[in-house]
Amino acid sequence: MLPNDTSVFLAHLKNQKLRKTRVRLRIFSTLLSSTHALTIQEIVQFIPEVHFVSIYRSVEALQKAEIIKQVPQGFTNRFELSDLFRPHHHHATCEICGKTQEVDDAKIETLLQQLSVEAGLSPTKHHIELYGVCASCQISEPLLTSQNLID
Amino acid sequence: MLPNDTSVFLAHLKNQKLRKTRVRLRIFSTLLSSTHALTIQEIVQFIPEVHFVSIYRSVEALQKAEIIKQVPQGFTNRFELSDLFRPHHHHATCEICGKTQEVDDAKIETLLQQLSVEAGLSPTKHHIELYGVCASCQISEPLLTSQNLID
DNA sequence: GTTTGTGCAAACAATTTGCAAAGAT
DNA sequence: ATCTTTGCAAATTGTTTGCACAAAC
Repeated sequence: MLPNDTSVFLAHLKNQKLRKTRVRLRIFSTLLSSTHALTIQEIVQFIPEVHFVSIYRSVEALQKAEIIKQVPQGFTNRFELSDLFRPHHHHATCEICGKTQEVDDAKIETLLQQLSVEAGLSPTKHHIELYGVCASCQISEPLLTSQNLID
Repeated sequence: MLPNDTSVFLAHLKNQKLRKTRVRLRIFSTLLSSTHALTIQEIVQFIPEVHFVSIYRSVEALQKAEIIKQVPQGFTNRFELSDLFRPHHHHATCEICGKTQEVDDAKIETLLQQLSVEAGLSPTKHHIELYGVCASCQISEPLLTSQNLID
C-alpha cells in the first residue's frame, strides 16, 4: 500500500509529536486542494469555522514540522505544501490577471548552483519568480500600465 | 558636464513634478550610501529627525517616480535605488552572517527569458535570490552577527 | 490523567488617513 | 499666492500573547 498524501501528512505529524487535530487537517486539505500558494488571510477565509489565531498557530506548527512551507511571492508571503508533497518548483505569474503557473527547469537549477559557487557561497536554497503577460491578457489588454495590481 | 547621481535624482524629481525637499534628499542619500537594500524601518532609523509617516509617504512618492524600487528579499521588503542609478542585478546572501552581495550574469537572464516564453508569458521582470553559506561562516560556524537580515 | 491545542480578549506592531501648519515654487 | 509636503494624532490592519477550557493521547 503506497502512502497517499494524507498518510504522509499523518505520519509526519506523529513523527514530530504533533497531535492530529481538526484544524491541522483542514489547513492541510485546503492547501492540498489549492492550485496555488495561499496567503494566511486566504487560509483564514477558506476555513471560517476556525478562529484565526488557531490558524496562525497551526500554520506555524506545520511549518516547523516541514509539512508546509512559506514562499515569498512578490511582496506577499504565501504558504504551500512542502517538497514532501510537491516537487521543487518556481512560479511564473501574469502581471495582468495574476494567474500563476509552476515552472521547473533543470538548466536553471544548475546555473544557479554555479552562480552561488562563483559568489563564494555553498548553496542552500534560492527563490525565483518570473513575471510577464500571458497570451490572453496580451490580446484583450486592459488599460493597466506597468504599475499594477500584482503587488 | 556628465550628470552625477544627484543631478539625475533632481532631474527626475522635476520631471515627475515632485518638489525637492529635505526628506526626499535624505532618503536618496541614505540609499545612495548604503551597500545594501534597506527596509523602511531601517530608513526610518537612519533618519531620526524625520517623522516616520513622512518617510512612508516620501518612499512611496519616490517609488512611483521610479527613483527607488522595492525589492523582496526573503520575507522582507527592502528598498534600493532604481536601475537608473544601479544596473540590473540580483542578490546572493549568506544564511549565517546575512552578508549580501550583488550578482549579475547574462546567461541567467537569457535563460529566464526563455523560461517565461515557454510558460506562455511575454516576460516583464523577474526576481532571483540566492542563499548559501559563505566561506568564513563555513569555517567558524554560528555566531550570528548583528546583520542577520534573513527573516 | 496528563499534555497539547484551541478560542477569546487583549496587547502589540506596522502602516495608513485626516487635517492643520510649514515649505517649495 | 498657490499647491505640495510634513508632522502629529488617531484609525486601521495584521500578528502575537496570556490564560482558561476542550480535545487528543
